[in-house]
This record gives sequence, C-alpha cells and structure tokens, in this order.
Amino acid sequence: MSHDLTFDLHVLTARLDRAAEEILQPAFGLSYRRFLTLLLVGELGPVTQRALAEALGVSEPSVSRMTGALAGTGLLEAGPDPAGGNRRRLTLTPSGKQAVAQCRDLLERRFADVVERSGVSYGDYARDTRRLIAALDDREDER
Amino acid sequence: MSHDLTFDLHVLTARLDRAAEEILQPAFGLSYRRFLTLLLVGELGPVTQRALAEALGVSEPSVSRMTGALAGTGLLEAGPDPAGGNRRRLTLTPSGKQAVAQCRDLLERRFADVVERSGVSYGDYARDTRRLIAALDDREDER
DNA sequence: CCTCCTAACTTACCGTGCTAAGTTATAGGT
DNA sequence: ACCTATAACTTAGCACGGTAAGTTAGGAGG
Repeated sequence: MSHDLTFDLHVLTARLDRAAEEILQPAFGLSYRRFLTLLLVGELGPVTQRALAEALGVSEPSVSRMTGALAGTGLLEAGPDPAGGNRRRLTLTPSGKQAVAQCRDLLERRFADVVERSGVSYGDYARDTRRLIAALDDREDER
Repeated sequence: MSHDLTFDLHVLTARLDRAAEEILQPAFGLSYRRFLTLLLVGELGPVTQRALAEALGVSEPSVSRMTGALAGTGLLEAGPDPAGGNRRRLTLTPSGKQAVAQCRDLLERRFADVVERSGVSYGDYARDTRRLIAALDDREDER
C-alpha cells in the first residue's frame, strides 16, 4: 500500500500518538505532548524552559506556550527562578508527579505489548533508529 | 540522552521532515507535506479528495485545505468530477508532474545516502516499521 | 414531484510545531 | 552610574494536523 520508508515512519508516529492519546485523554485529560513535557520536567528536576526545550527537541516558544497551558492544570509549577535572572523554574506539583508516574506505567505496558505482538526486536529497532538520527545529524553538521 | 523508542521515533521523523524541507523549499518552494500530496496524486491518477485523504492517512478537511493551497500554485488541477456528484477530480498539471519527478529523485538520493552512512539495513528497518504499524492497527481493530 | 438519505466536500475552531522579532534581567566595560 | 551585550522568555503569525458541524449533489421512496 505505501511504498516508502519515510512515509511509513510518519504513519507509525501518527499511530503511536493516537494510541497514546486514547489512553491518556480519557484517564488524565492529557495529550501525548503534554505528558511528554511533564515526564521530562520530572526527570530533569527543577529546570528552565530553555533547558526543557533542548531536552524535548522543540523551540523555546513551543515550551513557553506548553508550560503556560500546563501551569493552568495544576500539574506543573512555573515560577521565577529564585536564583535570579530572567528565568523560570519548572517543577511538578504532587499531582503532576502522580499523573506522570501513572501515565508512564500505562503507556509502557501498552507499548511493550504492541512490540511483543509485532515480533520486532525492541533493542534492534531502537538501535537502528538512533543510528539513523545520528546519520541525519552528521549530514546537518557538515554545513 | 533520550531513552525511549517512541521519543526517538518522533525525533527521527522531525529530522527527516526538516532535511526534506531544506532540499525542497529552496529548489521548489514546496513543503514536505505538499510534495507528498502531489506525489500521491501522481501515483493515483485522477482521484477524489476522499480517496486521497485515505491514501495519505489524513482527514478530509486536511486534504481540502491542502488541495486548495496547491491548486493556487499551478501544480495541481482541481475541478468538479465530470462524472457528476459532489466530487472533485484531482490531477497534476504538467509542471506538477515535473516537480514531483525532480523532487522524488532528489529526496531518494539523499535519503539513500543517509541510510548508507548509518549502517542500518533499509530492508530490515522498513519491514520492522511496517510490522509495528500492523500491530498497532490490530490493537485498534480489537475495539 | 417532493422529501429524505447518503457521500463528498467545506467551514470553524483548536493543538502544537516553527521562525522572526520584541521584552526583560543580569553582567561587564567605561 | 550608565550604556551595552547576552541569555531567557514572550508575542505574533504561519503551517498543518485533528474533530464537529454545515453544505451540496445525486438517488430512492412515497
């Protein structure tokens, strides 16, 4: 049906997003991107928006908008950095931490299921994916 | 750096889009999504918007907007279907055909390069990608 | 002939990505 | 003490995805 690897990769990520959305939306009212943002804030600990943007691989304006929205849900705390400077300090609220932990468990279980059924080796596929990313990054650096 | 396969897949598709954009934008003024749309119209021949949406894996409103924009560039011809009904018939103009052919060649060459360098087997990776999509689709069908 | 169903398309609105340009807070040189 | 440079964040506006609800053309039944 579809013939091209790059096309299939887009289809795959779209399906993954959708599957994650179906799990997260009814249970927590979170989109996949919002969950990811919270997840990284949890992993990074108190973090600036700039650092979070870097970790998420998105632009600073995207993070600015996202954190604005998430702060309104009570899952994320965003205040001025006490260390000073024009920075904001992002942390999870207790309910944010709880939501992230539950979402992660749910998603990991479901995804492990899917990989299991597909017969694909998680390790091999993950390794190849990272190699492709690295090759693309190299190509970019050349200019 | 990043730990999760689904995250890396998003990174990979984002990088692919960006690389494609850098090639297509200066040379043809096309985004990757627009190129893809034109490519499928070329492959499917005269086609309705509904069928194109199905082939692209996107919604009908998306195609409606996209074809509206592309029709304004002179690459795509969109008129009422002579067979009647509330349908539109999409075809490539001669310059559309030419642009698609040139873009495809360019992108395929560049992408083959990247895969080559990464050391990843195109065939294996493509097969695994399709298997994962199939596994996700199965899961969906169960409900 | 008129009504109503269905399929295809459109409109309206929103989420989330981007870039470009504007703002603000600290730091450094004179 | 006052510019100015820099870093972090915000605002504005576009691209392109989605859903929900509206429109329109053709066909089927009373």
